[in-house]
Amino acid sequence: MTKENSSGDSRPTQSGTILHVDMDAFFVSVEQLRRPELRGLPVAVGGPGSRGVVASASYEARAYGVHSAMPSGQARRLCPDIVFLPGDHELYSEVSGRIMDILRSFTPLVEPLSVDEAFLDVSGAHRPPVEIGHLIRKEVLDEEGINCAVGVASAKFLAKLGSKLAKPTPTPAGPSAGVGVFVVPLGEERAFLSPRPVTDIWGVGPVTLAHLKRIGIATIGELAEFPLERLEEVVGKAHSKHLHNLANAVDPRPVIPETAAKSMSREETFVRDLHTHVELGAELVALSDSVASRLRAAGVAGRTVTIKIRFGDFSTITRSHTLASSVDSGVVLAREAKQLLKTVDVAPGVRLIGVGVSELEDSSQRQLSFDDTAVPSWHDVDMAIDRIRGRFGSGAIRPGGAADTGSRGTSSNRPN
DNA sequence: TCTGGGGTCCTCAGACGA
DNA sequence: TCTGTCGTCTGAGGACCC
Repeated sequence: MTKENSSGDSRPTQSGTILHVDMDAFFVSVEQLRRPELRGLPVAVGGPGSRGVVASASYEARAYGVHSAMPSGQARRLCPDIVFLPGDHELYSEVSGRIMDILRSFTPLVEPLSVDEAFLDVSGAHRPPVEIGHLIRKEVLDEEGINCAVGVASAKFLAKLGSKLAKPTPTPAGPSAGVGVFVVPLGEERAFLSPRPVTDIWGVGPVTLAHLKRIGIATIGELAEFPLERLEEVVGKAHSKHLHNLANAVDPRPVIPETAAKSMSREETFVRDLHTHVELGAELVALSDSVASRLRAAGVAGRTVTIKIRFGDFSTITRSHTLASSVDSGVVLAREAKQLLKTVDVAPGVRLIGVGVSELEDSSQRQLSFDDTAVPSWHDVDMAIDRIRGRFGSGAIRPGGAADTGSRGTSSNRPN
């Protein structure tokens, strides 16, 4: 097993050609760049309200046990001095876009996985993959002031694990520097994986972990040796095959640059539970308008409309309907969403509502529906709304009947 | 204490047509 | 004409990821 440190002084090793690049505490790092006085402090980006969670935590905060997805209240109890920031996702997207451009200067084969991480296939590059890893770290730091970790391996899953191992470790005295670039050498993949916990496998969450524990599997090595037929009985056919392959270091998935989105959605958690169709309908209008606006900006329209409802006891249901033709209009989307809402008893109290659209297609290919035949059509109206928002900002015009109940505002992803 | 938001993929059940 | 089977589509829900 070979680790490379950031000074690049390790012995040369034969490595794979997949790189996984992962930004360190990305949202917090971006915030610390524009507010340098926050450097070295326990900082979290997320919803500070009673129903908020942490989206990103600085290494100083992590030393107290704070981590992403943790309820904000719990984070405050663990670390009373923590500085909570609401988050500015427009800015994070901008920075992310520039970082992705840096990555594309090394290879066109860049597959963004989220705003703060990406896979690269550098099989066609002239430089060795490890050297590219170091150059990427230097360039992202020099150009954007953000630290990142790089994993180098023969497969995606291994490269991702590598970048995780290259990251800094939080300690009470501040983050202890990681190796920066971690290499899983060719031919040593199985030996590398074998002693590691099954939770290191992509796709093993709390439920699958409990299933595996029950049959006595704790390490990846034990999973790799376990008969596939028996594994199928425990976690299902497709999932077991996937896990078994990964445990045996079999991961032929290629790096695919820029895959098209398959669905788009928006959801909202309320400060207090809502109990009436009227209030929830108004929320659906606002969410539908937002989703439709994003659909049009992306030049797509979708056929299947889904609403998601989470009740006060956290139980969650979805209701969906597939239309004859695809939609990208906020008005039409809201109408369908409200129809679906009618089928649900909301009296017990709803803490979250969401609207999503799937079965997306290029909107230039979409068939005209009954709504398009009116003069002016909803499509004409939507295009006019987009033009007004483009000139005067997203708040310049809002759909009639949209919610302004003061019930919302816990979202950690909501830019302020 | 109490659990966000935006996604993807999989499974299962029921309906329906060949 | 009736029945059974198979494949496909749709809807609902679960698990997982960042």
